[in-house]
Amino acid sequence: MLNLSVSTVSRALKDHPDISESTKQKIRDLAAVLEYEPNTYAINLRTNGSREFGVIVPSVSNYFYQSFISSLEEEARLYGYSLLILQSGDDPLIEQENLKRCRQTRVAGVFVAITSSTVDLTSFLKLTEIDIPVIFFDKVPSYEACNKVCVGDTSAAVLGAEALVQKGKLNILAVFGDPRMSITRKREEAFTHVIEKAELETTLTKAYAGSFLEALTVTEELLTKAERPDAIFCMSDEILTGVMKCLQKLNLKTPQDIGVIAISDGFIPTLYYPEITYAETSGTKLAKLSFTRMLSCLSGSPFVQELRLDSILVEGGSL
Amino acid sequence: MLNLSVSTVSRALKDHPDISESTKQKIRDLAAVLEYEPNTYAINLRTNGSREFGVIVPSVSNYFYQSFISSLEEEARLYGYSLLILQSGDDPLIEQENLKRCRQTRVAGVFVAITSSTVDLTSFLKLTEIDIPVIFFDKVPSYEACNKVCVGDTSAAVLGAEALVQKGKLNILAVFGDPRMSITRKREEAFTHVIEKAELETTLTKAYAGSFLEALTVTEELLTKAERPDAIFCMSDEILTGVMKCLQKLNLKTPQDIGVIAISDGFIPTLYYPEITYAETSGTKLAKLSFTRMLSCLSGSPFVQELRLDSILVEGGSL
DNA sequence: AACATTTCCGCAAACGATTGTTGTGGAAAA
DNA sequence: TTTTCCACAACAATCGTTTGCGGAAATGTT
Repeated sequence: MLNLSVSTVSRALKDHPDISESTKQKIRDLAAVLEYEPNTYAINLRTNGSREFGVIVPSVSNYFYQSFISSLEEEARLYGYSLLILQSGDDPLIEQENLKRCRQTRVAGVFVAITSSTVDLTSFLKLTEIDIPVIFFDKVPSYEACNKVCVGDTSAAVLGAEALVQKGKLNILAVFGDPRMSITRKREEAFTHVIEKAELETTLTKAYAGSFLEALTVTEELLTKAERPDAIFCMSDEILTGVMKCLQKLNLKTPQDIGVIAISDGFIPTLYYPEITYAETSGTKLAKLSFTRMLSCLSGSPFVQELRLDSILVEGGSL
Repeated sequence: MLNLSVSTVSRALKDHPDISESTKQKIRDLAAVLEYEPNTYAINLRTNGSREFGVIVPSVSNYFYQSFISSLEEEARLYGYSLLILQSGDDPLIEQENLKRCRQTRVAGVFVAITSSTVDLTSFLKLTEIDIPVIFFDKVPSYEACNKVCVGDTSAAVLGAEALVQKGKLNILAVFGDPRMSITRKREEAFTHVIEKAELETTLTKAYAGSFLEALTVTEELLTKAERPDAIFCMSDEILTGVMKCLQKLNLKTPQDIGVIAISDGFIPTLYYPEITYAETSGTKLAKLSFTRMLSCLSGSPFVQELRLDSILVEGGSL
């Protein structure tokens, strides 16, 4: 319409010095009128990159990933990125498919919380090789040479244990998650260590629950026995909800009848009265940290590192 | 490497009859060895379309959208689509930005739950014009000519009210959400209508709460007065959590001291003992319905329609 | 007036995949 | 021997944008 070549238009729209101001203005005006919008497909093809990140989680309807994704999206938006959400359903096969999808889609980078049974990391590493940074978060593999960002499992468990010791709780029930997960082992180890180091006459009962329901039943079983514990430690939000339902069922009040402390993102604890005391593992903070790490990977930082987020104790009234 | 042209390779990989079987096999083999993967950017450019849907919600960390997104992702995956998640933060300006992003990214379609203050629909309609279907879900505009999929607000509220009437509750406290939202008005209207139509000597107290916290305080205020209600109706999960926390605080038991019924997606009610009776508004079902609608839009169905999901009553033990 | 230097813009070649058209052998039919 | 036909594969254009290079006109310099 202006009798100008495509290249001139392209340059004008990018404010290239080669184009005269008058031409630029004409082009800009017409572009506005025509509501011109550059074709992202073509740009992607030419630049061989997109403004999208892949996010692979076991499930988005999870206490923790929800807040992680929410924060990550906000952060990404500020930098002009979007999030491609993929769920693995905690199935390594689907996880592989999703990873493939990320490769095909050629996302700018991938954030992933692996499934509890992921063992083969080769396809993750393959992504890194073709310059797609992979940031593992929360559920991270034990393999060394990869970027990991996770909450301080040790730190949180230690905080929880110390709070219990300090309150003088001597008969403690600790409910952990699936014992096959490394996160469970780490938290259990740290927790146990602190309790033992205190050198008190503490009775520590450990239980494991793979689900909300299991947490409920296993807790009920242990609480109806003689010698009721005077405090319960819950490794996660999922466990906490199970335990709390059990307490309601048995009509036990916190903190009078029994103390409760958890490791949590912070939402679930506020649902109860009094609010549950918890060691915070913030999805929000983790998201910000992960994003920062991703940006530095994209800008070429070759350093592979493991970042840990220290947790803090948030006092409710349940202990 | 095989001394073959690009076009031959392309055809071979698509099993085109023009290519001899021997050549095809050689190409397939080499492709496998080289781990060839077609460039999605180029395909998108050529076909002028992508296998991604945009999803715009006020926030992913919401009781309802969480399960919606989770189901939608599963459904999308089966059809080879992915989800681009965008949050509006309940801000119409950011919603516009996100919409623009969808246009630029040229997604195959958009699912959107509008903010409570969205009034201008022109940019949504503009998407439809350029053949990007827009499916409004849950929070839908009142404008007629668009595709809407939502839970039956009326249906759910009616179910709740009927259950209360049937249980012989005569002093009812109904807690609703922000009165400015159309969803609140619809539910309130339907609920009130059923109660009044029953022609009993029912005392109906209505309260409004814009947040979890407000629900807690307003309920507490009303419950500590003389003539305590014998049942509480909660319009949403958010209200329910506030009300339940209040009941814990006042040490009131359900159903002995007071009955509780809610409209909910179904997750929150299971956290309590006994589980809360609720009229279901399933995010999962809504997602499946929305996706089906999207598919038919993509296959060219020009029909614009409003779909409503009837809800069912799920009996807990709280009434 | 002759030459040097800007200024401004177009040409063409990428990016990778697809597809209508064309070309080239060889075998079968005339 | 010549013609016809088929099987197979290459050519070239296309999607929309970017960018190195070159060229023409305008301006500046002796």
